[in-house]
Amino acid sequence: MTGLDRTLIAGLETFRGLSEQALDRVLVHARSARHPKGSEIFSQGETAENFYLLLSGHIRVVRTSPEGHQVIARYINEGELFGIAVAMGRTSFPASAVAAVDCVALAWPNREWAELQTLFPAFGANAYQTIGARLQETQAQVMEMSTEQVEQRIAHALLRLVKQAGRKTADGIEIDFPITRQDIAEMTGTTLHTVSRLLSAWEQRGLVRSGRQKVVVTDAHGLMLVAEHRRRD
Amino acid sequence: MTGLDRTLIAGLETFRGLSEQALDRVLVHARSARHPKGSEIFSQGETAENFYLLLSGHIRVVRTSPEGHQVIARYINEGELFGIAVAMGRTSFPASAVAAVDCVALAWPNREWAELQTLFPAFGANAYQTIGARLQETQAQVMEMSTEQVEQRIAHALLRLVKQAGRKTADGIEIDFPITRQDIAEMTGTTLHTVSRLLSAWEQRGLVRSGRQKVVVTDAHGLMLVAEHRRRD
DNA sequence: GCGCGTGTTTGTCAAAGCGCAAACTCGCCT
DNA sequence: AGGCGAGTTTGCGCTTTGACAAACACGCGC
Repeated sequence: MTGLDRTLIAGLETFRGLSEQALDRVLVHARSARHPKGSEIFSQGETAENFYLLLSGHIRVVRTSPEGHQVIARYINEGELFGIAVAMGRTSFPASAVAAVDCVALAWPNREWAELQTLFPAFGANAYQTIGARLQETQAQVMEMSTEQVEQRIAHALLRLVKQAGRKTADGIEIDFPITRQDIAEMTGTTLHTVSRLLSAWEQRGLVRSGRQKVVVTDAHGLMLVAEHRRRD
Repeated sequence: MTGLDRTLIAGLETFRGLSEQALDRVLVHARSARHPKGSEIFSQGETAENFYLLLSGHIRVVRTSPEGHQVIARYINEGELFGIAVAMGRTSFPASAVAAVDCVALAWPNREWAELQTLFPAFGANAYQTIGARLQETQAQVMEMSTEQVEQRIAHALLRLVKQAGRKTADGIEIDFPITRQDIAEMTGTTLHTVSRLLSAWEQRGLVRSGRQKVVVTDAHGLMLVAEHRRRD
């Protein structure tokens, strides 16, 4: 017995509609592990043996091009599945997963995927919904990169981060994990220099406050106007 | 009886592993329709009532931004599923589908999705594999847009088109449907002007021959070098 | 408390590629 | 046959943003 308790995963979107017994069954082959900040949970190109669920923390999913350019494909939040190469019929991971902060994640051997899907159709449906949603998001990102200027893209990226991982503070909403200018650049397809310049400009205008690995959005509405490329009404 | 014959779909990747009886069952609720060149099979934002399979022709999947910018998300080839909003748990189409040439497509009512998936697990698996593959492609596109220059992006796009829909001709490989500079621009996030200039330059260098709504790649290897941003060895 | 490294700011410069504009050229329709 | 319109080519100026460089600052670890 691993000691994993069903309350770990009860209430998660992914397992919605599953009975207590079902949750127990789900956990039978799950293994929990701690991943210190900065460590790789899995690595691009590596053979996929497991799929994962993030219990706590934040994870960066990073793709590296043959020439060494890095792109941050997404951030994984608590409660989300990740590394589900198996669901896409892949045998290797198309990206790496790096812990943005200390994380705890569950891992299941890939063979459990088919198993759980058969036993609990609701689980399969939820999981594929997740993939569908990610396809949508990614296509939206392509759209954004095609049609928007760097300033709008960065504004949109910040707003998305704030929505996904925002934490209210005294003077605004702070992104809940350490994030560098370089990270933001890799999310938006630009350079850390440009990000730095824009954040500085926004700080002047009172839209954000930012520091070392930290961004606080102080005027979300104002930033929204920037994202839509309009001046404040 | 609709007269749809199982040979229409036998041999397609999507239905691999299905028996003849299964194929017959699949077709029971399918309706075949012809879509003249330029017509919309479905429209962005519209409630999704059906999902589709392209029997013949080529389809452009187009997303339009609120500001009216268009982006071509992908081209659908013969034998591929499209408009599978239902598989992603969506109730409306996130993009429009336009016939690039005269097309014939099968349509199933959405309720058949769950049905077929239950009856024929192999069908479900193939379908979700398709979505997974598209997510991969789309993420690769984001990567490309983040790290490559316009010239490389266009070269890559052409090579992809040639691979998906190339037809050998006397002097090279021709893209098998009418495609404008504007279309290529909308695939790569640039302008028709830039595309035109580059195609002209490439024509000088003997890499392509192009004309009105037509592109022939005459030196795929040379174009590959352009795509990788290297001069010919 | 100090030093060092990582992350950030800021400046200058260059150029990719976009916007605008105008001319041109096929094909097709009448 | 001729005209029309969609699609294409090309020129030019200019903005955005990347590249390079250098200085700076914060915070951690010793």
